[in-house]
Amino acid sequence: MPELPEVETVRLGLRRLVVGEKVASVENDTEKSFPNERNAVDEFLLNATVIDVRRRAKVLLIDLSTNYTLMVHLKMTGQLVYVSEDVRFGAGHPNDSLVNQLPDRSTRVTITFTSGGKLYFNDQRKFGWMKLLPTQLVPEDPFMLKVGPEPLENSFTPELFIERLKRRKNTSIKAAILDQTVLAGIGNIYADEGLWGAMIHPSTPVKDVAVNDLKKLHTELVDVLKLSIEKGGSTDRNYVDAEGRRGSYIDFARVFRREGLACPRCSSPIEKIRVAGRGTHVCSQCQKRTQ
DNA sequence: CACTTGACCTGTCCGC
DNA sequence: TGCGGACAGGTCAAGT
Repeated sequence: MPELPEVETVRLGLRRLVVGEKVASVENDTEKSFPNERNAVDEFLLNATVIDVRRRAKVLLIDLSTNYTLMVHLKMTGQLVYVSEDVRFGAGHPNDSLVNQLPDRSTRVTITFTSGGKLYFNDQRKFGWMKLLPTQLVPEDPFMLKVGPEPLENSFTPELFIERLKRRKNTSIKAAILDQTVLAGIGNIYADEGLWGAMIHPSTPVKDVAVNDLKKLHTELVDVLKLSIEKGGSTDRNYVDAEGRRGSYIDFARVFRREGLACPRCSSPIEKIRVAGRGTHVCSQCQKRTQ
C-alpha cells in the first residue's frame, strides 16, 4: 500500500535512475492502466527526455522535456521498477530474482529508454494509473486541487493540522487523517502507527480529541513518515522501490500487522478492530478515548 | 456540505 | 485437494 514514504522512496530511486533517460518505446497492455490516447503517447512521451521526478501526496510526477508530465498513482499494488540494460543482460543486481522475472503478468506498461533500460509499471489489482498531462495543467487536476498540505513541509504546523481537521469534526480521528483533503499522504499503516504514538483511540470523534493530543498526533505522524522514508518504506505485501527492493519499516512498526503481539509500551496484546471501514491495529490499554 | 458505504480488481488465506 | 468467501486498502461515486 504505497503511502507517502513508499511513494517518496520510489521517487528518490527514479530520480537517480531515469533523469536524463530518453523514451524509445512504450507498451501498454490495457487502456485502464494508461488511458491516454496512443497519439498523445506518441507525441509527448515517445522521444521525450525525463527532466525531473516530483511527488505530490501519493502521486508521482515524472516531468518530461515535452512540457508534459507523466502522473502515476500506485494505489494499492502498483510498482514502478527500473531495470537497466546491464542488469537485463546479467551484470548482476541486488534483486536478480525479482527484476529478472520482469515483465510478469502484473506488468501493465513498459517504457523502454534509448539506453536499453526499462521501466515497468506493475499493478496486480489494476487500481493504479498513469496519465500524461501538460506540466502546467497538473495543479488543475481535480485531485491536486483538493488534496491537503504536505506533512513533511515546514508549513505543515500543528496549528494548520488542527485547522484542517475542523472540516471533519464528527467523524473518527482515523477517518479524518486518512482523508487526503485534510492532509496528504497518510494511509492505513501510518494512521495506525501515528495514533498509537499519540495514544489516541482511532474511533474517537475528532471533536473529542484534546488539542494537546492533536498536537502530539501531528508530531507522531511527521516523525513516523520520516522514519519510514529512512527505512525505505513498508513492504506489507508487494510494495518494492524503483530497484525492486523491499522496505523495512514494517520491522519497526509498533502496532501495524502486530495483532496478538505485545504493545511495546504497556505489553498488552495489540488488537485488530474495524474503524472507518479499515482493518485497524490498536492497543486498547494505552489508546483510550479522550475528551 | 458532512459522512458512510460500495465499487473497482486480483491474489491469498481460512474453513469446510 | 478443491472451493467459496472474506480480506487486503487508495480513491471516487453515489447514497443518506
